Amino acid sequence: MPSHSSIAATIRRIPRGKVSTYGAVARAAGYPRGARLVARVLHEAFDLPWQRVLGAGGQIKLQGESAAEQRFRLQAEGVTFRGRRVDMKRHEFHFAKTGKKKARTRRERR
DNA sequence: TCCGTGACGCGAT
DNA sequence: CATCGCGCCACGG
Repeated sequence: MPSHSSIAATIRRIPRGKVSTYGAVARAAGYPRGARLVARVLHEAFDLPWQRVLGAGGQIKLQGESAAEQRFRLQAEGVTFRGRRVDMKRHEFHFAKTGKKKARTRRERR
C-alpha cells in the first residue's frame, strides 16, 4: 500500500472532537519516522480532516491566517486549548494498535 | 547525483 | 520557555 494512502486512511480515522500528531499518525500508519510524510500528505490531499493533526505536544504548526483557521475549526468541534496548545490530555486520539512495523535501531538500519 | 527545503521530532543548552 | 543542531524522508532543481 502506497505510503500516502495508508497515511491518509489513518488520518481519516481521527473522530470529530479528537486530534492527533504528525508523529503519532506516522507511527500508526507504519512509518515510525515519517512525520514529514504526514505533513506532505496533509498539504496535498484536501479531502482530509487536516485540522485534527498537530505537532508534538498539541502545537499548531501552521503560520499566520492558516493557524487561526485551524484553531477556529478545532474549537468549532469542541476541542479546548491550554494557551497555544491543544489540551491533549482531553482530546488526543489513541489509535487502536494495528500492524505497525517494529522500529529498528539506527545501527540495525545502517 | 548532489543539495536545499519543509504543516516534523527530540534532546541539549 | 526560546533556540540550535541533527536525524529523518520524499521531492525538485
